Amino acid sequence: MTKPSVVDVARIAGVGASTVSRVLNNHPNISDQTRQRVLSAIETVGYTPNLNARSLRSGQTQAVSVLLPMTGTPFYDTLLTAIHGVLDQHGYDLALFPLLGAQRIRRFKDPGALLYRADGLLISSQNPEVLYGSRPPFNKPIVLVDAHHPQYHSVHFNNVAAGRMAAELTLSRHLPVVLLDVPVRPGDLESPVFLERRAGVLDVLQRHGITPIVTLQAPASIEGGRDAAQQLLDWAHPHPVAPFFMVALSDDLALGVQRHLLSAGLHAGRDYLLMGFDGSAAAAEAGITSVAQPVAQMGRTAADVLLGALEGQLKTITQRTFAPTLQEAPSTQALTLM
Amino acid sequence: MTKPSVVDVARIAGVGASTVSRVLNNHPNISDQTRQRVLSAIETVGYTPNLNARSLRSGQTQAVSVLLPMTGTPFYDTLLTAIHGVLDQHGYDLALFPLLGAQRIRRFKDPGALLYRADGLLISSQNPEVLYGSRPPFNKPIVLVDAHHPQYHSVHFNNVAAGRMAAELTLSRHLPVVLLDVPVRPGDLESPVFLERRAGVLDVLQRHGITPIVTLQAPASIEGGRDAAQQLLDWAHPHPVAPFFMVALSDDLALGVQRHLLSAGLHAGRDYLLMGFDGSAAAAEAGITSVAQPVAQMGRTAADVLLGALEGQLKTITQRTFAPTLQEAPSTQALTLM
DNA sequence: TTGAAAGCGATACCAA
DNA sequence: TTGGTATCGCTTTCAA
Repeated sequence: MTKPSVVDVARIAGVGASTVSRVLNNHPNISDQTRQRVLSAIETVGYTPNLNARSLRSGQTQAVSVLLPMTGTPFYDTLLTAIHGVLDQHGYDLALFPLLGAQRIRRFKDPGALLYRADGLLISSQNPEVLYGSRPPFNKPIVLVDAHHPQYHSVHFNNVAAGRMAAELTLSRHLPVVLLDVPVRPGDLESPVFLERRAGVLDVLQRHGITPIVTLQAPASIEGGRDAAQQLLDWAHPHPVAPFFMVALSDDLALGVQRHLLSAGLHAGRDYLLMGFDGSAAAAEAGITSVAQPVAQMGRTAADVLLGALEGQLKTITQRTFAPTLQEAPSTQALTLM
Repeated sequence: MTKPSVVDVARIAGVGASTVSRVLNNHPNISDQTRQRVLSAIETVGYTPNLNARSLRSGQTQAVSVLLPMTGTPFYDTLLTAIHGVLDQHGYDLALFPLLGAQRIRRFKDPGALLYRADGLLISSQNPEVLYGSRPPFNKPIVLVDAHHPQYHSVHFNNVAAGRMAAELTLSRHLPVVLLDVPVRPGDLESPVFLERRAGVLDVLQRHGITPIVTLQAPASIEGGRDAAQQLLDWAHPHPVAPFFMVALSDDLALGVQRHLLSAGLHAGRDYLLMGFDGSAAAAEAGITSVAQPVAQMGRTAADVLLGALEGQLKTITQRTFAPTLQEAPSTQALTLM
């Protein structure tokens, strides 16, 4: 009992194989009667198309591959949901290929890899040069998302502008500045998001001749923020540490700082000012000002750009940049008169 | 300029197409001379095989799909790395299909979905009945990992035994018991890991006639643990809260509890005892006893079971259970004489 | 050891 | 509106 094919369906329905194919692909100029006969024949034999045969003949897979790191789940959840939503509407399916450890890049150099059995490729949060060197083993459309490179279609945030935006708000408050930075992990393949945010912040500060009174470093997590807050308390001891304006390079860091300092009796917006990056819901709930990035919108746009490239438009490299917006909250509003 | 095929390579090398195929597939009985000619012809035209044609002809894709939730990154990172390591050695490539929101299950009901263009399927941390109802639209080997079901090959932890193990250690210390549980999220598709751990814990406690003096609930994260610790302090106020033995259903929870209570002046292993689940490196570093689960080993075993099924062995359903081990640390050792 | 030819299952063209 | 047939690129007999 072998899997039924179009020929089987055609025989049952009493039509030709090409007619079955037409019904399958919603071609016009099929009489309602034959369509019904074909559909019920499909039903009775339990036919499902062979994707390999279809792809071989048509040259298309109706699939898009996404290459991405395995970190940052909430971010990728939002991003992928947005991307999938758009592509799904256009009949494309999505397969994910995570980078499992920096060592396994070999796998991506092989043009025969499963990853490349697709009509298009989305590369998320990665520099393709690091992965491929000069050029990738894939001559169909590629779009970078949450990363940018002059030779690829790129859809990304303007992280430098985000850093500048944070620094400008900071300066307007005329307080000593504390920078909470994220350490660079060696061999890191990830997007230079923190590097760019930092560059934006420092650019504006330097232009105004301001230097942070202290720069802390901690991994970009809530716990990291707590550690940094403790570092700050230790550093300040025995001097009073407030008031100051802390710029944390991520919302998680800012959240951790806020919670830790709160337990030390310091209130954000009263004793010190604080802001983060990402525009997360958690930051908003906690009353922390944040430089927001439209993740879902970026995902949708990346999908749109890829679709454009798949349809053969887009002769020239597309670069889409999303500007940050300020999500203001009490954490930066109260000390303005000091 | 169309993509070169075996015929192009054959023409350049001055051989037949079938000879090229034999070289490609490392068939024996090829003279070294022709092999070299073919290989250099492949090189000069830049040939890469068409996977669709190959799969169509052979009926195999050399691919395995993994269906998984998008949460729990460190866990899946370890698990997938282990799975990929084994399958890669056997010539299989891996594609991931995350559940993007509980709503999009529709996508998985379609037998024509990209997900099913594979020789085998790994379903991680999911109950297939929830996804598919009675049976999945895929008649090739399926293996469940970090989940179990009597009708599927399953490779999973014995979470109930883990819970029992924790409860037994707890009882041996003769202290009031505090249970830190994880709330059930409605509509949750994830594996019943917490449910099973809780069942194991409560089973042993009940059998000994012990009831927790208080049961707390918090999301399974470090921050959740901190919140729970504060709940506990509030609940105990103004009574002294220590000594007690807290069983937290995850290491992250235990870590959060430890850190929060520490800042309240309470030391694990001195003022109270504490343990978690998962055997994480972070728990070990923090000196917290944990019921450990061999994640990488489970991944390798799941891959092995799938390979067995792919090779046609395995006529009967395979169930592999991994027993927990106790990763003891100071957090449960000091108060034994009380 | 090698080549010719059949065939995997679909789609697309050309006739009718 | 439909059917016949060539074709996609590869692997696998079957002969030589």
